Amino acid sequence: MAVPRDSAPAVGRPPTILDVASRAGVSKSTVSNVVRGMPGVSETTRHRVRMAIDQLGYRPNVLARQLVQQRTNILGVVVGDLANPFFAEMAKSVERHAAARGYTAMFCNTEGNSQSELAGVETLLEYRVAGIVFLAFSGDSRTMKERLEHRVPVVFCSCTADWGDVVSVDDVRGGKLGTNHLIEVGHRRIAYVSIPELEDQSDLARWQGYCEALRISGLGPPMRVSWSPPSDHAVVDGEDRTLSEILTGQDRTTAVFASNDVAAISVQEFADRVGLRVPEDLSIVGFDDVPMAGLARIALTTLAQPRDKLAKLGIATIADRIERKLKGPPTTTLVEVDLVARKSTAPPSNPS
Amino acid sequence: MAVPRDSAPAVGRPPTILDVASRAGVSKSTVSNVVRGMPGVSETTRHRVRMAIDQLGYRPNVLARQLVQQRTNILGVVVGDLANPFFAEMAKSVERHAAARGYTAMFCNTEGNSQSELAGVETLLEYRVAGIVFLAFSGDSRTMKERLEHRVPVVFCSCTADWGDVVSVDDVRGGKLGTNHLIEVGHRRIAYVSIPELEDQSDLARWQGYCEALRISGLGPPMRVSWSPPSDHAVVDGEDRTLSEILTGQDRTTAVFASNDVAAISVQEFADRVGLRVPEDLSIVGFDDVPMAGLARIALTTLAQPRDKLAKLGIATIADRIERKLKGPPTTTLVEVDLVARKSTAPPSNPS
DNA sequence: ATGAAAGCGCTAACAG
DNA sequence: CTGTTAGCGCTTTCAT
Repeated sequence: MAVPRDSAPAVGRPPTILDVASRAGVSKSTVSNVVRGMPGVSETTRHRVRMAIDQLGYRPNVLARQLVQQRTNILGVVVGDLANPFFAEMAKSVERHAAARGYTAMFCNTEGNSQSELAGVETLLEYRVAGIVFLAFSGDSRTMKERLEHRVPVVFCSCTADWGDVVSVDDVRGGKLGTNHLIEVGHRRIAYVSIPELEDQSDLARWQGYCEALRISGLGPPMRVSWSPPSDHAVVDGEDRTLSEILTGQDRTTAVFASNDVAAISVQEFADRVGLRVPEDLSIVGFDDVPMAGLARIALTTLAQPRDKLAKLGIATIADRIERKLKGPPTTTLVEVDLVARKSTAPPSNPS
Repeated sequence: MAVPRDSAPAVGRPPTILDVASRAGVSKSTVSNVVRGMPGVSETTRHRVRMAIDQLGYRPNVLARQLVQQRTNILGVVVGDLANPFFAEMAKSVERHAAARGYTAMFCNTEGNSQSELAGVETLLEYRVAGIVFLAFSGDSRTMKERLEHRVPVVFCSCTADWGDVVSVDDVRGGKLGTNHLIEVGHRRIAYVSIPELEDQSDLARWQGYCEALRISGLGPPMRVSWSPPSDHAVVDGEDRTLSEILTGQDRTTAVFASNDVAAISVQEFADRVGLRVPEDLSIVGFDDVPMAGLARIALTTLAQPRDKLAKLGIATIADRIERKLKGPPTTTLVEVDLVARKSTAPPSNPS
């Protein structure tokens, strides 16, 4: 038995296809054929190769494979903020569905910052990812579009843009549903509050839905407050205000529609700290229905997004696009968004 | 009729170094030198190459680069469960610190299942990752060790094993601290509860600390309950029991040390649903100090792990190992773990 | 049924 | 200073 030179894998470079070939006494093409399960290899040879493979602990070098194939199985995933449970769940689902379709996910957390969003995408591009999944898209749409359009398939999943496939809920509708719920239980002064981390297209669409619902019900001017938790500081229509004053002052708003659950829970926390009772003194509705929202102690009324469905459809869409099963102009797939009424909303105690 | 836009993949392949070279009228080595910022390229040439690069939108193909360099800048990150806020935060920190040291993170979520843990690691190996960061290690230590030891640098970050560098808190100490806190406020019957998702080495170490604290204080036999939320079902010492009975029956336990915050919050939720008051009827301490634990409505007493510090040291360790700045046998770096007393713990209402 | 050979896009000597 | 050359590990015709 000729012992190959590199038979001790204890240390050093991983075995290559050549190591396997020489150990099995065949050519590397044959090894390649076995590895890829191609037909036309005799049973005996196939077996010998298999032996060599696991004696050496050989694994094909994906980089080399993908270099020659001129395409990778890597899917870039742009996540807004992993610390936001909604994104964390989405990331998890996306990874699972990607794996199920043979893709490896490469995440890139953007800290909600369009600077690092761009940088992250550049990195993904350098890895020649087969496609990019945006789970949040806050950045400069122009630059990003220029950089990506017609270069690599892109899907916006639970976010949106007009230059790629999108799979998301109807945020405008969600905004209306939430606002209407508040109106129906009796609120007249309802504020829309967003926090710095999320002021993207989805946020805008939700805000639109909110405005429309207000208008249809003939309710006063919409009010958009950009709040920076945990401080008291907020800005309304470019004007500095404090959240406390908004929630307790003259003509106080009795209800808040937050742009997402994290914001909603922050508002709730704020209320708890300043002694405002929820829902007696303040009703809150969020967006996303993160797991936490369902806890008895939080009991947040919110708009549920079907996370797993979004992820599944998102991956299906981009995979089809990559594999050319889907051609033509960008598609839009909307999935349902449902109001989940819990305990953070109730009629106002002293209706205006 | 609008002209249909085509979002299909790039019309042409991405430009290669050769495209740049010919456009700039130089050789590809020169382009390479410019791209890598090597000295010894005249200002004029450098400029011409730069022009060509951004006219073409050229980005080096990392796969090709890493293939020839025989090493990647990819760091594999094995995450237990991204839906657990502790891991989500860690993942985020790890990614940031990795990027700061020039590495790209490739995550792999294991669903707490050692089957997919192994599969995930195989994938990472196929990508020839420069190193692997375990944020959780629940799998079959034997197989994993055999597969990885001496093949690729490994760091266990906020988890542990004896065959790689580890950066973590002293879980045994944490277990003691938490248990002692409970004992000090007056509890005598304290249970340790873990949920299926986390029964790894860290869990074991925390359990040990718990046992030791109990022993030192001369308190009754330790009690390990494996609970499957949200059901009532639990198993104690291989015996089927119900959580309600454990918390309300004869000789009920008045306090619970949960293996982590997610478990602790689940216990709290369970208590809320069955009408047990926390902390009056039941004290709870968790482990990790996830952001949620600090909410006024949760107010969980817990053991804080310095997440960012763990991530930073973890990355520093593996990067040093990869770059051969660190040699020799595996190192262990322990960082502080602190008790954060909040409102989920108090003296028992009717001491036994 | 198997092997030989030509690259994939890039880096890294080594020449000129 | 710039170009030439030889691969990295693999897939993929095309011969044998």
